[in-house]
Amino acid sequence: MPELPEVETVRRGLEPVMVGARLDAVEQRRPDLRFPFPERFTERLTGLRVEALRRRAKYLIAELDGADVLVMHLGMSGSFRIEQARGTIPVAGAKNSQHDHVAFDLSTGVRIVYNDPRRFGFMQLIPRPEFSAHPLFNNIGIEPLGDEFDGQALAKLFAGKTSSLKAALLDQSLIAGLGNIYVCEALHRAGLSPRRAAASLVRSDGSPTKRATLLARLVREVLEEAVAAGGSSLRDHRKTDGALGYFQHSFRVYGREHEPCARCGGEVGRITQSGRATFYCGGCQR
DNA sequence: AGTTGCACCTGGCTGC
DNA sequence: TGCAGCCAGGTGCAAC
Repeated sequence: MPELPEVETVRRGLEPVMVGARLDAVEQRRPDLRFPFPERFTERLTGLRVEALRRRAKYLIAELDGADVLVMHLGMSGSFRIEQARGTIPVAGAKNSQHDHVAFDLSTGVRIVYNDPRRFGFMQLIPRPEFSAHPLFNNIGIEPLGDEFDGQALAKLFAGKTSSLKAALLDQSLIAGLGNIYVCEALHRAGLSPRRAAASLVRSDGSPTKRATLLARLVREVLEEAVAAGGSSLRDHRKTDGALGYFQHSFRVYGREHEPCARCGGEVGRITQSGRATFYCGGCQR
């Protein structure tokens, strides 16, 4: 599921429910997801109040009034659902509940359930002082929706890079939060081939080419549109309230192999780059 | 050092 | 209808 827009959508769904509430009980139904849960996970959380829910890259970060910060990653198939009091399970339903791995019972009577069939997600507790030095966060790139992200920033990141544009945009240590879908979409909007070398957007004096500036603008644009649409969702992804997102209907190349390109009428193709599918139009992406 | 490939796990879809 | 094979939004780490 979840690239930056989906994680942001989840954050916005959970924030009004969780912030200000206390974690009256935490249920952990298995010892691990992608990684083992932290030692004494439930005990360390129980009784704490959620002070803020932030996002960095594809991580959700719950600030608590205790020693630790709760970091959550949705992996490929993680989702949250919000249940009202009295244990009703309205939307996502029983079919999938074998993959409910964590539940937070809030002081407001609301229950937040984390479901993750593939278990590529994880939860970590990081002592507050160690947070920014933690391996999860000490090598993470620039936020593509932040003020500093522009052609100049892109040029600085891509200078000297021999890897492809596709690989460079996916590299979380350069830009944080882009995934396979939005990289394909942004490159199509910018008319840039995913195979082009990342450094080809940098002039010899280190300044950005026009294409670098354009790409930065269009990365931001596609992410903003997706966030505004409530994130996209494919297959098993559901928003926190269980409703499906709509941006998936707006994909211009992703998942559209053999379909005509909306811009030039050429055929959308599919190649494999570093083991992942890349969708692009050879007609107008150069 | 930088870059690439694979493993992790389950479910859904396709094609026989 | 059944089932084998393939594919999936992410990331860490091993191997070039």
